[in-house]
Amino acid sequence: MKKQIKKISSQKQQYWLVKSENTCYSIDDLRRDTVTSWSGVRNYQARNYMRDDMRVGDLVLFYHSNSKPSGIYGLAQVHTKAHADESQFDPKDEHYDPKSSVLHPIWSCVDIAFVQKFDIPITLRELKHNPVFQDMYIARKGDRLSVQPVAQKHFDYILQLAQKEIS
DNA sequence: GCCAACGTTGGC
DNA sequence: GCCAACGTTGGC
Repeated sequence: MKKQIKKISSQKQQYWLVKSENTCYSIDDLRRDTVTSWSGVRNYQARNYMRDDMRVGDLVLFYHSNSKPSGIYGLAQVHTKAHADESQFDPKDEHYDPKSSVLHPIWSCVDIAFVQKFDIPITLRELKHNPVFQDMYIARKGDRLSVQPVAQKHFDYILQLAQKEIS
């Protein structure tokens, strides 16, 4: 069942893409959990996007990397503004950061909510093949950023493709 | 499993 | 501040 997308009328809609290895955390995991903290990101640029630019209500493409096939598997939505990533404080966590402290946290994350899983993923191969996506980060060589902004034209086109594949 | 591309670290 | 060494990401 498709969930209601929150409407925040006073602000301009923004779009993002987040990556996850499906063996680590997949769109199905998000559907099961409904909401999750996007913790464990240890890249400053990705952190800055979450901490400084993401707003509640922004829409998020959910990308599976290192997957068969790699591609966009569904849609999520920013559910909270950024807060401290709890995993940085836990010595037993694989994302523990000894340089960080509760008083001076280094890493931030937002919570994201499940919206929809696409019936058929939009593969990286497809994105690279279509000239519409030529200047989209994810379709470019050497892109390693796990949280990245998405232009409205790309977002709209991707949703169109997803709808087409559903019908 | 390979390796290109990239980010981070630390010596100087 | 430079840059070599190293670690990680992620396509293939």
